[in-house]
Amino acid sequence: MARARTPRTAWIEAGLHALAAGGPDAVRIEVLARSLGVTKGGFYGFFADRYALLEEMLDAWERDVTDAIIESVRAEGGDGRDRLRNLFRIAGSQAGVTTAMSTELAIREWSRRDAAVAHRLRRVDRRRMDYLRELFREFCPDEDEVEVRCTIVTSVWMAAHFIAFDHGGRSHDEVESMVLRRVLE
Amino acid sequence: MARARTPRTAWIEAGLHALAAGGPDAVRIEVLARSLGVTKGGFYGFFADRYALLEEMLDAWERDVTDAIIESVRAEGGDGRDRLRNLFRIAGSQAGVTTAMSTELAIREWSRRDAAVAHRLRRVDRRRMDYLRELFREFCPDEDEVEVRCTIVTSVWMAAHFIAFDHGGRSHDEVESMVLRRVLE
DNA sequence: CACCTTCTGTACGGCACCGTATAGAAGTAG
DNA sequence: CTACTTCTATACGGTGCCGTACAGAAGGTG
Repeated sequence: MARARTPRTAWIEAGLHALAAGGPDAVRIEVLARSLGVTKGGFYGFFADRYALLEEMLDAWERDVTDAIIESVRAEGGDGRDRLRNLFRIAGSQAGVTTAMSTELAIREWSRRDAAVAHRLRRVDRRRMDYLRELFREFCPDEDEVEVRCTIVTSVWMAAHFIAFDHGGRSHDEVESMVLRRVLE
Repeated sequence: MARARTPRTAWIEAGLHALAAGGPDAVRIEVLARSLGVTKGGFYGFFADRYALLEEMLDAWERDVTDAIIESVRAEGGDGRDRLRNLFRIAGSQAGVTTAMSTELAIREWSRRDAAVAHRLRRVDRRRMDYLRELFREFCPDEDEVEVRCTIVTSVWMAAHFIAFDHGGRSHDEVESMVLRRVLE
């Protein structure tokens, strides 16, 4: 039984990479093959067609982003405020030039044009907001206040990747931590 | 002198429409031609190639979004808080299913992959933030506070179009107005 | 009306990618 | 080593779009 030289997962990984770099339209099988140093020969042994690959890419991504972060925050322990700080730190570190973030932004944009993708994304967002609410509730008794704070931190975090903020003298990190300080009061 | 049956502006408009619906990769000349009920015959009389069209689409968009809103807010008058409220109302009304918003989101995503587009967008963002700061300063003396509020409202407004917020019992509009009420204090 | 300009339809060659078919390389098991 | 499975390279026909070329329709102008 000859092991796959270019296994299923390699195609998915390459696909997510291409997605992050150029959106769903950039996920071309012959291009992925070239980037993997092979031809598309083996591809159709794993996947029925291009759409099957896209589907599995999304499966893989969804698994990764819903469980990974929440688990690693849970692992570090601490009370609500501590875990929120850890969450922002972890989410913030991803925020750099990471492929993870690029992938997510590409998927968000994609979801505006594809109902199935939108559906997955809604699931991911709900999962994250639920977790965030759980943490804010630990020290914030008013439900409206919890909702406002969840919305603010989620929005500011997200928007940082879509808006080229120019805060004059300040860095965006500075402004962001002023915002966070306020919602952790 | 026969007037253009499908003038320059029609191609640009169709292009922006396609961009909003499917991203820059969806701006295909033959497809635009079909949607305009003509063939691409006339296109190359106006534009050197596909990239020339993309460039002019961005020119048109940039002019529209930087001046239009600011001008219409200025026209309604009022003090800082009034004009902010008007601004949010106008920006909010665009936020529906309008093509304007879709176009903007598509351009934002595009800018992540194209330096020239990113440059334009930075200009637009700076322009908007500057105007926002100007309004907040009218009733908010602390510069840090101005910056935090600008960042929050810009982020919450932007993020609403990328995140499928599910606030449990509340609508997103409700939560958004709670946020706004807070920053207008 | 005839003229001239401006735009449009059509046809062409070229390119990139899709999905299929198939023969053969490469690894594994006996 | 042989047989077997699994993957890969190659070749093919098909599709959609690009940009060019050119003849001719459409509509003002004199």
